[in-house]
Amino acid sequence: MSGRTRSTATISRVAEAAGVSRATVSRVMNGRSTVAPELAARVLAAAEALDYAPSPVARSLALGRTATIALIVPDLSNPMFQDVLRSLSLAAGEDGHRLLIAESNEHVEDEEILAIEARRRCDGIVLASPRLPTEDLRRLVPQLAPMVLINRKLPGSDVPSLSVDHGAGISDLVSHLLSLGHRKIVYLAGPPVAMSNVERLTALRRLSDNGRQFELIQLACGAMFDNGHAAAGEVMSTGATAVVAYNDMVAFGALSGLHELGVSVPDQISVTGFDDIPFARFTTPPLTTAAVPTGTLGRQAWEHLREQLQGHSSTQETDFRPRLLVRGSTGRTT
Amino acid sequence: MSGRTRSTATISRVAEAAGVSRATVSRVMNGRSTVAPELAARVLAAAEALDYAPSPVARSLALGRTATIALIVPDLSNPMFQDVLRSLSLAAGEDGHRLLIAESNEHVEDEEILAIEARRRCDGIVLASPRLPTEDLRRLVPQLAPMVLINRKLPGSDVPSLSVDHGAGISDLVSHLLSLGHRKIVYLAGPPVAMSNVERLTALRRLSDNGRQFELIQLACGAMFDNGHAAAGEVMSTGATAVVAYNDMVAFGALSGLHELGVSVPDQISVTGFDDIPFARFTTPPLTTAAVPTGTLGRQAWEHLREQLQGHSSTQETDFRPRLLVRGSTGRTT
DNA sequence: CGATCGTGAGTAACCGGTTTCTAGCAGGCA
DNA sequence: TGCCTGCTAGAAACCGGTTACTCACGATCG
Repeated sequence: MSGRTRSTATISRVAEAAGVSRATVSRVMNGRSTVAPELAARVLAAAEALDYAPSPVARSLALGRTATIALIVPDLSNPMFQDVLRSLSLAAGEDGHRLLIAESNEHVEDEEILAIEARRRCDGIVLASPRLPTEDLRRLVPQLAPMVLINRKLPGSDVPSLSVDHGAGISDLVSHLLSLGHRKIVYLAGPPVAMSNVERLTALRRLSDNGRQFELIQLACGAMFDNGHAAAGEVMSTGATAVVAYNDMVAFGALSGLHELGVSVPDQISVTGFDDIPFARFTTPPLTTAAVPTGTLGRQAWEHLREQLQGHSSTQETDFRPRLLVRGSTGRTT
Repeated sequence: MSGRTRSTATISRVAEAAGVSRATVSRVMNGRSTVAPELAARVLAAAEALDYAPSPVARSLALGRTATIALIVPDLSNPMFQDVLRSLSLAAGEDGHRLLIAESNEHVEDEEILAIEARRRCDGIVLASPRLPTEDLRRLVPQLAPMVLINRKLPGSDVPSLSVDHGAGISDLVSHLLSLGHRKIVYLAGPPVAMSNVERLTALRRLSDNGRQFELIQLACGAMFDNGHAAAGEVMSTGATAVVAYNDMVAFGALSGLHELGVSVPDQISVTGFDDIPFARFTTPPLTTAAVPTGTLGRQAWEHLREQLQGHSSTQETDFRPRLLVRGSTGRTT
């Protein structure tokens, strides 16, 4: 079928049809300076007739650039990475670049190969929350550059890094709770290995120790809905008046578990999350949380990458302060 | 910096280092049959020393294939497409293929260019819920093939198509509601232009007209949380005992709106969704819904694409029956 | 009017691989 | 010993573009 135009036209065929050299066709297709209008018209007519479009692969080889970038994420089911993906794709797309995506599935040992492999097919790479040990990451920089890191710093390197200031987010949440009169707060901890958990916990401890304005109780929990759900009973037995959950999912679980226990939120206990995933607005009651600016992360990642692609070395460590979103899940203590 | 190994090794450099021809290096790198063990070892040693890996771009040009496929989606923020993306990426990745992703942002006129552009950089394409008019789509088949359609049929073409059987899903939901004694059901309709809305509505009408077992009331609504939320009052004024929402988001909104009105679900009214997006399990009460097998869609899309890439033409129209998930949002009518 | 300059277009090298074709060499057989 | 066969490895063409270099031509200037 479609035997005619099939096996797409090449630049040689167009050159032949227009009676010019391949060089001239190339010049015309790229809007290059100097081609006589009459010739250019003939070339364009021939290209049109043959339904010709230059092969991106061949151009990539000749030009040494692919107009493509790659994003490596640990887990595509995480709403945070989905948002980054979306905004990165949008920003890069506006500048005519495609997005290649690879997921490591939280498999640390695949991350390196995946990144190298992906990087070789494109012009730059964004690593979102890489789990790779610092020394490995540092060793990879020459192979992967130009690159941008999200939620990971690499001190001493010249790799731009965009991170969330977890400490500031926690601080805002705690201030909010303190202003509502809470003096005994439970932290539902995330996975101990997660960097973000460590930072959130550290910030909480510092706030509790320094100000001595509230008592901090830490409960091992997890990162998922079910973990938060299961923790509801234990939370109540502490006698705390507020819960700071590791993230929104855990907070959802807690809300659900508390609801089943007949505990009213925020009347009897207040609950906060972290991340502001899309559904945080939609729980009952809507969740007070610290909004991680995922859209900004993706957009800025592209900005930094573009800088590097244009030769301007762009080194910078940026910390984004989450935005406190007060919703219905927090209230004044009785 | 890194001035030594910079500007990655080429096959020529390796050939030179090993004292052989480029052809021989190529044969060794591809594990080709006939190279004397002694030579092969020398080549491998040289490759190792120079940290050489063949350029994917150059290979793509020479071989005429890129080991990459593309996915075009209308909206990356839709959980359904996120799941398809995830499973497609996983399945293709297992067979050594990368995934290029492009989002049309529900902009129909961009869809065609986006698809053609993406297709030229890779070996095949998956179109998820394309909004393109049928004639346009049909015209594009030769340019885009090999391709696979998700949630869209193209009768008369030889393009494999994977769709959700909305009618069957609705039928299961209605049967469930009927078995609980409901006889007056409100449908919160989605966007009139959405194919899935048309199919769901058609199925509802057919069921209502044929069996005469229940009364169907249709309310214009939308596809988002807020639409469902806003419709709660109107729903109650109909006196219906059950709500079939266009999708899970609308159902969430309805749950939330009903909660605010002090209406108890499922005691006073039952609510069902459609899709089983990840958070459907986590609402209060958890949502009874029809689960669209997004994972299967992505995986099968790759299977069909792979078939075509291997030359076996794989034409087929498959309808996936959603799975009824009975949760807490539906109950016996009083 | 001749030398110079600027301009437009073609030639050929290059990007980094793969693969067909061919030549050389060793071994087997008559 | 001579010829045919089979295998290995190199030469060269090819994938489809881009671009440095070159050359011919007409215009400008002295």
